[in-house]
Amino acid sequence: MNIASVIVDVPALGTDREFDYLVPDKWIGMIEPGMRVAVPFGPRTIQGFVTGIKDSSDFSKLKEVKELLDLTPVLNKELLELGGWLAEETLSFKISAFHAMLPAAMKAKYEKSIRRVNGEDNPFLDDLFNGNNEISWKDAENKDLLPALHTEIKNGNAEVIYYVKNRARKKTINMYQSEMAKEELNSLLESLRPSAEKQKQIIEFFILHPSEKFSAKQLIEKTGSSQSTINTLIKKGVLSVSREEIYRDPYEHKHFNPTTPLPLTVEQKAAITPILNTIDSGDYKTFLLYGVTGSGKTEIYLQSIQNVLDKGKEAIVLVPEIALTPQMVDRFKSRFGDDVAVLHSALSTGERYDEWRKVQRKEAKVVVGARSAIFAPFENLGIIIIDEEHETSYKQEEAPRYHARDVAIQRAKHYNCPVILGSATPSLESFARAKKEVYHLLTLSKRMNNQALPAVSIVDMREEMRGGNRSMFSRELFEKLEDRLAKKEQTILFLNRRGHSSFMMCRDCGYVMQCPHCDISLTYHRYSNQMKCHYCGFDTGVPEVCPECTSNHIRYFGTGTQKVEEELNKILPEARIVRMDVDTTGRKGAHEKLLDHFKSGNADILLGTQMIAKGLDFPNITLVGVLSADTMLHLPDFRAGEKTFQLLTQVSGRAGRHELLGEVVIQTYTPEHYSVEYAGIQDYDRFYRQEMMMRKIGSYPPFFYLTMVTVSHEDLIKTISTTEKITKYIQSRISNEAILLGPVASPIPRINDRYRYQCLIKYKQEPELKLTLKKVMEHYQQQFVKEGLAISIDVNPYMMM
DNA sequence: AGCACGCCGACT
DNA sequence: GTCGGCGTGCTC
Repeated sequence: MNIASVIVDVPALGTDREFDYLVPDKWIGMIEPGMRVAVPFGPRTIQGFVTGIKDSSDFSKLKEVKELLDLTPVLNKELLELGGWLAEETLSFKISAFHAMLPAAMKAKYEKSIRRVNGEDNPFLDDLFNGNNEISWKDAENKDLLPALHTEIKNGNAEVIYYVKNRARKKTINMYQSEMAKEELNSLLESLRPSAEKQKQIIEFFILHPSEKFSAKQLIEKTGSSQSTINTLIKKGVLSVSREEIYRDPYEHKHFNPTTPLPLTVEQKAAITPILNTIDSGDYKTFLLYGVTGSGKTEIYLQSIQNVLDKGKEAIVLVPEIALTPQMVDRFKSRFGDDVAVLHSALSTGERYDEWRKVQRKEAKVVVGARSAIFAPFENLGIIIIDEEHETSYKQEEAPRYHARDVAIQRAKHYNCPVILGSATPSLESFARAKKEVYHLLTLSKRMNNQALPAVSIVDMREEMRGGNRSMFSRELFEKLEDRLAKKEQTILFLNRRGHSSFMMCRDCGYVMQCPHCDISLTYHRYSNQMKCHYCGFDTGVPEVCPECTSNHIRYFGTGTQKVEEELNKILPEARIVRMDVDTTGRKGAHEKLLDHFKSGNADILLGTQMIAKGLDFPNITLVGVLSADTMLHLPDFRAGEKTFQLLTQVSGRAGRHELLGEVVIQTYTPEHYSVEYAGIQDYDRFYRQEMMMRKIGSYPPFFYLTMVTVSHEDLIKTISTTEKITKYIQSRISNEAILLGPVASPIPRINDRYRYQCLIKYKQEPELKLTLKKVMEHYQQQFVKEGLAISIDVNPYMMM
């Protein structure tokens, strides 16, 4: 057993397979599948994942494993298999799948340097290396020494060394202890000058705590001394220093009040019983927990997890990134304390790595996190919970393009444990599966405090226009805003950012400023006073006159949050407004601060985008206004109606969650659209039936599966012709049941100077499709690298752009 | 993805 | 005659 199969860190078609390496004697028995290694690959050294250990190979000229990068596997057997499955399902490379499963800190960092090998009496080399033995590639490049060094490499006087470095840094701190005996310390005390008060205190402290280790912080706290006193005692040889690894704890300064399980309502009991039974019997089962906002889904999660923990098993809770607010984390930390690890994108690389390691070392039993937390390295999973199941952020939009829900089910099947999908507005796919009894449906139809759902009124903004109101606030919304201000109650104003970003338009000739690299209009950013492209990052100044007709009637259109704020200030000058958008929440912790500010009653109106739609639960909110409900209804996306319904329902649920009754005002230009209408009367079932009909007519999920192939290239003709060829090839290899659309230009036909064409495959059962798509990839492989063609395949896409 | 090997043009 | 352009093919 001295040969290791390795998946190397090269995401390419030709290298997407195992390479075999000899294991040096010193590591035989130590090296295990799931460990990272550094291996020679061609002329360089790169990272790889060991996937297997065997005692023979078909390849005769094996090289040796160069370095062992882990002492314990970072991927257990289950996760290794899951990685293979993931690559297969999403048509991506195994190495990409492995990386997606681990914190970014595990990704290798490569460094090159040039080392001198001989020629001791060579002054030229001395000069070149500046008297050292080695020079980093970067330095050599900066100092323009590469050509000279290249010659020396050829001459055999120097060689290139490849380093594989770990990005992961374990944080360490200094720990102090005294190795002196009690008597020694005592006599030292006597000998000190009386004024050396601080030193004496530390020495006395160590007499009381012999051979114990303390951090500087602890010592300063307990003895009232300072770092300089500690340093003095080190100099004197009284104290010694050692490094000790610590975890970066993002919640270090937070106190969590412990909570105990709450009594459940009749409905909750009925819902949790089948879950607990499944946990007890040790079966796989997926539940769809369909519960209106405020019906107590979280308490069901918490008590199910408690049950799992009591059995010595572990739990994963997924929450959409945007909803991973301190409020949500609090609930889990308060119930399960240090058993909880939190994984989300706001953590630094180091913090994420530490939280991940807590799981790996079995120091945490519950993981609460965003999408990628589905890969938490547990080995005895007892339950997986996906809250807000319908959220599109569970789909990863880069390779591997996986959906966390699919991964959850795959893992749950392996561990024979339940999956709970929770939502007040389930995705059509999930609800359809529940109806077909693929998932087990659990319903919570009542709010916990039996509070009535808020009264919703839908305002037709076209009527307002006809009535002469050209402001962005309808009369009804304005009156209600005034009323809340008078009553000192709070309001949330919700603006859908998509399709609402402000763009520049000339009022005379209708010119709209476009990105020169993408077919999309530029967005006006008031903060930096610039026009920016949201796709490629291009930015430019704001024009004073129209570039087309030189008219100076050029101004920005659309209603950004800033503009709404300005108008609010005009019409309700006394209102205190908190605005939440990318501009005001950019800095770390800003999000939380703004919310606290609002919560504590220091503001009357919370104005914001998507991010305020989720999870907020403040007692004093009695009015929710949606400024325009239909902005995303017109996006080229078959889920537009579903997303609109979900969002409107979601925001409405923010009002009147406690004693005070809530009201919701939805402003729209299309009140007749069923998504708006049914969100208004909060009727999911009718929405579901209507939307299912639309999906059936359009042959969309859940009736059909989708796979999208997108081709991009700098040259339009090349893009079209390649997409055409690919489409024809696919057409020839699918059944008559399948529908093939395309080639057509993508909804955004050009990004970053690359044209984009796509074809969409709709199918019910096409077992050969994966193979066909693989063949497409292989066939165009050479062309891709050679001509800069790019192809992306998205199985079950969520972004149709 | 890198990197080396290899075969054709413009320079000392 | 060489330096160097990037096409081609491989990496255990």
